[in-house]
Amino acid sequence: MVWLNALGASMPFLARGLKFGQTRRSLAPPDRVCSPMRLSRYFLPILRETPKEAEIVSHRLMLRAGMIRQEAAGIYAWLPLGLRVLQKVAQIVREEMDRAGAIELLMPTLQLADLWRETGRYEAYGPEMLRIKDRHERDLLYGPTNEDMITGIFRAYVRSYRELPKILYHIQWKFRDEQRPRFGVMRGREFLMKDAYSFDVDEASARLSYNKMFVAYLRIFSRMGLKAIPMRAETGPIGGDLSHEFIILAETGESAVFCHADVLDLPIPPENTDYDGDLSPIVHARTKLYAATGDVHDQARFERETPAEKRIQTRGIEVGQVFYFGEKYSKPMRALIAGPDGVERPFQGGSYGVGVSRLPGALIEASHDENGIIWPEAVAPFKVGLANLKFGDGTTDAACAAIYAALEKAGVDVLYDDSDERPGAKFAKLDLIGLPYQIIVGPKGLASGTVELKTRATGARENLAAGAAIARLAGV
RNA sequence: CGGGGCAUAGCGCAGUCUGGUAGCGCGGAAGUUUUGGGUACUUCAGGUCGCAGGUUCGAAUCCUGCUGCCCCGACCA
Repeated sequence: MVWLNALGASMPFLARGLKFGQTRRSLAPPDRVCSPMRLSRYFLPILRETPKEAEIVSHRLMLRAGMIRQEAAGIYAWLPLGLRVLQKVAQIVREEMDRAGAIELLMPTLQLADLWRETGRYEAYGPEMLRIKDRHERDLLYGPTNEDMITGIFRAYVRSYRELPKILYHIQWKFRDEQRPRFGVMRGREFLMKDAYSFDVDEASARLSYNKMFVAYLRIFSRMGLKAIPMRAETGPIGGDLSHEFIILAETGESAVFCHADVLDLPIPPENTDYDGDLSPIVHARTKLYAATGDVHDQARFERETPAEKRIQTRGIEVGQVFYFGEKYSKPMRALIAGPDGVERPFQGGSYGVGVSRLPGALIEASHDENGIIWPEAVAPFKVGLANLKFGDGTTDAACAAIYAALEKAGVDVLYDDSDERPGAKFAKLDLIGLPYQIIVGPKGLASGTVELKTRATGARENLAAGAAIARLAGV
């Protein structure tokens, strides 16, 4: 870590923006804490017209806002603005996984088929698996998931119950050769996913791990400004009650959902939640009320357990799933753990996924209007857009430059539109890309000593002195 | 994987039926104009008409094959 400290010392701007709760390791993938940008130097290909292939609103807006570009069916390049959002989403997931005690690693995208033959999944998996041969004619595959590989890693090193429990996770690209990719990044073939895997010595312990992930998921989606509801899901051959899909409600969602209205208003576990304590009350409060997706929905039970005025029937988007699968992989792969009694048994496993690259799309489905995207602050690519309504005018240029510098100094991510476009075009563009705040600087306002601060979500505008606007944005 | 459709300039489209020297809007460049919600005008640049065969004096247009993409359904994070 010496080199990292040296780097931090020689590059003070890296450390400057560190806020409470951010560790140095969180600098790892998105190594920016604040990086303001001038539009004239940025790469933001806004589309005025909608490409015809985009049917749903999030796909349309992501293309128009220059966030993504399709390279093939279900395969996208993430352009700078989109990448910022993707990284913010990933970072929230990372922080909450770490908080819950999970350990990050990184497994490769390509896997040897032999691993999958051990569990019988190489044959069982259909054409959705992308199969590749290398120059030695060895069978490889582009991983659609990593249970087999993580089990292989785990069994190579861990033999004793004393090293359990453990939860390992990574955030990596996956590939599933969907018959019909659609909805932009919401159902791509290539997708970025956080998948965690828990290792426990018995079922009781596995349930504790399950609860940790369950609670972490509540926090993850809440931090992104989403109301994600855990819903009962198919548990497969294992049975039991330990599988939930996390669904956000959106009219345009892919699946029908049914739930008790009160699940929407349950409190989110706080940041200082003790993950080693008893989490079952939190989980129980969520799971005792009816909530199910269409495929496991039981109308009679729904009506029995939920008063008519509390019944919600709408549509939703799955953004995560938690699943306990016991010995499904550890048994065939002989990943054995010696218990306190000296007897070796397969570990009890679970897996926990979050659709990272799907979330930007889901977030837009949940938060937009006729003018464009409305980003929740936690995942916004920039916090504020600064519009110079008369670029080239000495007074407005100077005012904008001063505001830009002040925001940068305060650690506020700002995108400065320093183009010479007309005001209307700038307003439309800022509304489209959905930054939470806009500072609008023009000659008229400056004549009376004010700039305009607009809140994207509400449309509220306020005229105030530049210093006051900066203070507002630099505050909480 | 069943059903339907599309492929012409960076994007959105017309032209295909009825074969004859490839067009419109937006966007881009230059300029004039305008200046608080996508300003108006002038000029310019930009296309192997998805690919490969075939028919024909001549193919974006007709025929055959292929590829890519989209929509509905089944399936899925």
